[in-house]
Amino acid sequence: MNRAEQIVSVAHRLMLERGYSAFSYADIADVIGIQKASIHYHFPSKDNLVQKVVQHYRGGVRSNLSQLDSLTDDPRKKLEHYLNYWNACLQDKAIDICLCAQLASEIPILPEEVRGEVQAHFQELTGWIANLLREASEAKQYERSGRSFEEDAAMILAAVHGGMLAARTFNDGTQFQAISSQILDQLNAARSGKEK
Amino acid sequence: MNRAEQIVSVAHRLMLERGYSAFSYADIADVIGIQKASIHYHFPSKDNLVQKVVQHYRGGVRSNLSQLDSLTDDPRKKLEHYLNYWNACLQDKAIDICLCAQLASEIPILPEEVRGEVQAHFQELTGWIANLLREASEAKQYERSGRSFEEDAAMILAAVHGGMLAARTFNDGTQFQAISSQILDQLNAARSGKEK
DNA sequence: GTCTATAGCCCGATAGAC
DNA sequence: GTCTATCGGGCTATAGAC
Repeated sequence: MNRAEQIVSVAHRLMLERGYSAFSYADIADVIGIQKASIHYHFPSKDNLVQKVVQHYRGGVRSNLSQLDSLTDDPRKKLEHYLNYWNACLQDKAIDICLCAQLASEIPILPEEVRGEVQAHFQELTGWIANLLREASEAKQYERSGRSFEEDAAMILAAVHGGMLAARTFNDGTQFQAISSQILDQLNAARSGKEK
Repeated sequence: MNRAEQIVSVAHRLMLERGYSAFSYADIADVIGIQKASIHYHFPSKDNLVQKVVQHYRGGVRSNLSQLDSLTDDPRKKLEHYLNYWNACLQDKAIDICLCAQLASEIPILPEEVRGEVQAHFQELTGWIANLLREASEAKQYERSGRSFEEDAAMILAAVHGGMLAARTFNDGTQFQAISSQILDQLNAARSGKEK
């Protein structure tokens, strides 16, 4: 991992803990053991750094989701893996939530490029879940509500984000676990065992 | 409204917009048209001020909820009123969310007294919703899941908080509306029209 | 109660040596 | 690439006049 990647990684962690406005170049420098000015060499401005951090995060999520799509055809299993990923993150110290959920609470003061990334992430994730619900509906694993798949997906994503906040508020990952199991229960198990 | 109340009110608004760490005494002073030092006379420290703001907010919520409890016996109507309150807040500029939901994202850096207030608020609200579900269950307006009322209530609260975040992220109150109507649909209408 | 003035600290960012 | 040094500014908070 080169210096730039290291900075992005530390910045990500600090942003989760303190938010966009309350983490500083000095914080990063202290963790890595370099000077503030060295960070400016790699990332000229804070806005620039934060944008890169979010883009890096989104890239990771995207690759995880597509890996997950290729892992199984069972929509319920996909959702389960997705939720279990966050369950694992929130297990120990319940601080490792979705970076975009974290940044969303600072939306009004985010630099515009970052705001756009957060919005795009939410839309992308909602789309992935909506697609999953569509598959589940076709496989008779999910009974359609009177609403669009997108609206049902938005509800699930809201519960996930609210659950993350709750888990972190009480520093207790089981709060997210309770919510994720309720979400999962909305999908029935597949009838045949033909998933990989 | 005296000066102290005015300061609390402005601080509340600024905290919703910028969060705990990114709003300042100078911001408040500019809005009201006084000097920073004058605020320190009323609230010696920022921690003190923020605590008072959250306590004032919680008092308002508590009185609203008890007023709501006395308004009707229909649990579904209670939930509807609660959700409509926030729908109205998020209608225009979708910035006016729950203060504690906002502060929750900064939990790790909040002064300890404030963190306690946020936690207590979540518990109080979960309890109110759980009680509402219990009433609905007794009135056959709500089919019990395999879980406790508290767990179901936590799920609802998570969806509410996540919905607020989503609405603010896209500056679009209808995102919250879609979620609140899904929440409300979990309760059936009362059979007789005996609510006040 | 509100003011001016200021202490002491942290911030993002830049210049220039090495 | 990383350093030292520094600029200009914002922050919380306090002292003391009015």
